[in-house]
Amino acid sequence: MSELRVKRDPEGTRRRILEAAAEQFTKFGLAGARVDAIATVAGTNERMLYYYFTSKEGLYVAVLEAMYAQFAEREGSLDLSGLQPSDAIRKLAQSIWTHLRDNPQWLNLVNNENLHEGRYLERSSRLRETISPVVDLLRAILERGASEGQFRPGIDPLDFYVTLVGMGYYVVSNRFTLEAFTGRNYAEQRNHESISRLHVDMLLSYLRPDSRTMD
Amino acid sequence: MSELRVKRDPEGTRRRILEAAAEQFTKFGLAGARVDAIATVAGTNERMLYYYFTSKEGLYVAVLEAMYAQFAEREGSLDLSGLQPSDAIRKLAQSIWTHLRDNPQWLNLVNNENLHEGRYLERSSRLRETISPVVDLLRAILERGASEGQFRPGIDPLDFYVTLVGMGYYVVSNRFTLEAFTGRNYAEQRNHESISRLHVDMLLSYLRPDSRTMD
Amino acid sequence: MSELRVKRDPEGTRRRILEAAAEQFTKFGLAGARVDAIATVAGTNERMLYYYFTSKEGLYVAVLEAMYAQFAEREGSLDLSGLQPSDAIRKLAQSIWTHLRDNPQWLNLVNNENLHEGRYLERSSRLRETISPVVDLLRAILERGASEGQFRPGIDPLDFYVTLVGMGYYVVSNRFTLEAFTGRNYAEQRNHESISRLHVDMLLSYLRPDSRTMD
Amino acid sequence: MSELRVKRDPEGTRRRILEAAAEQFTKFGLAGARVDAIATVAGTNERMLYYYFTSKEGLYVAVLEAMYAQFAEREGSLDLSGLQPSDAIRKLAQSIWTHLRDNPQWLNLVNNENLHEGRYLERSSRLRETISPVVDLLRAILERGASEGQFRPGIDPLDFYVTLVGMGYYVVSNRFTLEAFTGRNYAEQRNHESISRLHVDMLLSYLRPDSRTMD
DNA sequence: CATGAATGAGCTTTCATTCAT
DNA sequence: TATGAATGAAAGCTCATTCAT
Repeated sequence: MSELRVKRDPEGTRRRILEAAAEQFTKFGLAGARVDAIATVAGTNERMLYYYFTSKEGLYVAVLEAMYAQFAEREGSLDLSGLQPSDAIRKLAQSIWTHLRDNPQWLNLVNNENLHEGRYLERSSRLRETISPVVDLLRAILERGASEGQFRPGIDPLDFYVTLVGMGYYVVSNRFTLEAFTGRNYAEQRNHESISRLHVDMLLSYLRPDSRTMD
Repeated sequence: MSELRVKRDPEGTRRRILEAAAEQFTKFGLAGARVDAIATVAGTNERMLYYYFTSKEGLYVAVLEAMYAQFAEREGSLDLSGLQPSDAIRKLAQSIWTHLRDNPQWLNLVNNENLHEGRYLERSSRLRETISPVVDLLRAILERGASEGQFRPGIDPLDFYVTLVGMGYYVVSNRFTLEAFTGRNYAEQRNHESISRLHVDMLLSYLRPDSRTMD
Repeated sequence: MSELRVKRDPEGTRRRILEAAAEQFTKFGLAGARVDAIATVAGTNERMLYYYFTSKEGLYVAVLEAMYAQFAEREGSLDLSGLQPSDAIRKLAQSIWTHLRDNPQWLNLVNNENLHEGRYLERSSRLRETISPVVDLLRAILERGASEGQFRPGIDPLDFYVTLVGMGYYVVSNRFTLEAFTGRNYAEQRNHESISRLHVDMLLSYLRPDSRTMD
Repeated sequence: MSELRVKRDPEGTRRRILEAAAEQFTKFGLAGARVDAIATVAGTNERMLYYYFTSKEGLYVAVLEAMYAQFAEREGSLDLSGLQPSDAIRKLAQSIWTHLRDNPQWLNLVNNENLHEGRYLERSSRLRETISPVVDLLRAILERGASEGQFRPGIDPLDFYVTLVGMGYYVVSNRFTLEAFTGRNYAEQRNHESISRLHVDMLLSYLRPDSRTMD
C-alpha cells in the first residue's frame, strides 16, 4: 500500500489484493470481511477483485491456499539431523509453537474454516501432501528413539503430532477467552514459555519407555 | 419450534429466541448469523428479539452467558471424592473431553469470541468465578497426589488445567481441518478414544514423580 | 413526571400525555416525534396514548387545539382600555411579541402545521373564533385613532394585525437561520428589543395620517 | 424524471437525485421524507443516493446548500442603479417578496432547518457571504436616501433588511394557518398585492425623515 | 488492465399499532 | 384503568456483484 504504485502492474495488484484479503479475513472471518474494505486496503477497486478471483469465496480460498502453503514451507525447511531423538522432539515442538504464536491470524483463518466445516478447504486441490513431510519427519524420530531404547515403541506418529500441535494451538487461539477466565495471558512471553516447558516435559515424559508401565 | 405454542408466553418466547440464537450463532458466527433466521427458528418475529435483547449484539452476549453458565454448571457438579489421585485425573479429563465432544457448537462460539478478541465476554459481568471451582478441585487432587508420593510436586494447577482442556478442545474444534489434512476424523468414536487414551497417558506420565529426572 | 404519581389518575395521565406530546411534537415535528418517547416522558406506556387519543395524529390534533386555546386565552385577556390609541398599539404589539418570544416551541408547531398545509387544523372544530376578539380589539383602536385624527383612516385591521404578528413571528421562528446568516441572535434580549423598537416605530409611522401623502 | 434517460450519466443521476430530494424534503421535512420515494422520483435506486451523498442527512445538507445558492444568485443579480432611493426600496422589496411567494417550498426547508436549530446549516461551509451583498446594497440605498434628505438617518440596515424579508416571509410561510384563522388566503394574487402595498407603505413611512418626531 | 457507475437483494433496526390479561 | 407482549410493515442502510467505458 505505502509502496510505490506502478500504473499497470497486474502481479502487484493481485498480490496486494491477496494480502489485504488475508488481513481482512483473518480479522473478521469470511462473513465479517467486506469486499469493499479489502479493495480499499489493497489500494484498488472492487472490480479488480472479481477480475482476479471471480468471487469473494474464490478470494477466500486463494487466501487459504496461500497461508497453508506458507505454513508448509516453513515446517518443511526444518533440519533435525544430527540431534538426539529427545532434542529433535524439543526442537520440532518449539519451532511449531513459535510459529503459531507469531502468526495468530493464521489460526483465525483455520478456526473460520472449521466453522464452515472445512467446505472451502475441500474445494482446493494441493493439500494432503502439505502435512505429510513433517509427520514423516516425526515418524523417523520416533522410530529412531524406539530402536535406540530411548522412546517407548508403538507410538502413532499422527496422533502424537496432532497432540503436539494442539498444545501450541490452543493457548494461542484461545488467548482472549483464557485471559478472561484465568487472568493469564498466554501470548505474553513469560506465560508462553512457562506452559511450553510444561508441554515439552509432558511429551518427553510420555515418550520414556518405562512410563508406559504405569497405566 | 415443534413444541406446543401458548398465546401469551413471555418466558417461553424469550427462551425460544435464546435457543434459536445459540444455534444460529454457533453455526454461522456473529456476523454470519441472520436476525431474520433466528426469529423464524424461534417461531416469532424479529421485533420480539429487540424487545427482549435490545440488539443483535445484546442477544449474542446473552447466548454467550447462557452457554458459559451451562458449561460451568456441568463441570461444577463433578464428584471426584473417594478416588485415587490418578483415577480422579482420569475421570476429570474424560468428563471434560466428553462434554466438549458432545457440544462442538459451544466451541464455535468460543472461537468466535476469540476472533472478536474477547470483546463481548468483557461486556458480561459474572465470569471469573465460572472456572475457579474446577481449578480448585484439580489443585486439591494434585496436592493430595504429591503428598501421597504419587505425583511430582510443584505443578501449576492452572497451566495443567489449560493443557488438559486444550487436548480435548483442539481435536474437536479442528476436526474438519484435521480430517482434511490427516484423513482422520477425531469426532469418530474410535479415533477420539484412541487419542484420548494417548492424552491420559501423557498427563499421568508427566505426573509421575520419577519422570521429572529426565529433563 | 417528577410529580407524585397516583395509581389511578385518569385525568393526570391524560394531561401528562398531552404535555409530553406537546414537547415532542414541537421539538421534532409530527413525523419526527416518537410515540414511544412520548409515553416514556409522560411516565406511562404507549397503550394509554391510544386509549385516550386514538392515534398519533389524534394526539397531534389535541396538542394543536390545546396550544391554540392557550394562545387565545392569553391574547383575549389583554386590557387596553383607557390608553391613547398609539399607546394601545404599542402595548398590543409588545404583548404579542413577548408572548411569541417566550413560547418559541409554539411556533414550531404552527410551522409544522403549515408544512402539512393546515390539514390537521381543519380537522379541529372550534377555531375561527379564536382570533376574532383581538382583531375586534384592534379594529376598535384603529377606528378610535382615526376619528380622533391621530391615525390615517381606511386601514384594514386584519392585514394590519397580520403584519404586526408577522414582525414578531419571523424573528423568533427564524432565529437560528438568521443567526447563521446575519450573525445576530434575535432571541437575545438586546437584539430583540432593538428590532422591536424599529417595528413599533414602523407601525406608528404608518398610522400617522400625513404619512399617507408620500405614496 | 420524464426526461430522456442516458445509460451512464453520473452528473444527470446526481442532479436528478438532488432535485427529487429537494422536492421531498420541502414537502415532508427531513424526518418525513422517504429515501425510497426520493430514489423513485429520481428514477434511480436507493443505493445511488448513498453512493453520491453518503447518507440521508448528507443529501439534506446538499439540498440546503443548493437552495441557498440559488436564492443568493437571484438576489445578487438585482440591479437598482439609477433609481430614486424610495423606488429602489420598492423594487428591492417587490423582488424579494415575489421570489418568496413563487418558491414556498424553499420556506418549508428554512422552517425545517429552524426546527433543527440550524444544526445542518452549520455543517455546511460557504454561507455568511450569501446574504451580505444584498445588505450592502440596502445600506447604500439607505445612506444615499439619508444624504439626499429623503430618508431618516441612522437606520440599521441589517434590522431593516430582516424586517423587510420577514414581511414577505410570514404571509407566505404561514398562508395555511392564516387562512384557517382569518379566512384570507395570502397566496392569492389579490390579497398578496394588497398586503404588499401595506408593507411598502409602512417601510417608506418609516423611512420619511419627519416621521421620526412622532415617537 | 483498470475503474467509476449502477444494481437488487437483503441486512439490522424502528415504527405505529393491537392483542390479551 | 392500566400494562406487558406481540406484530407486520417499512425504514435507512450495506452487501456482493455486474455493467459500460
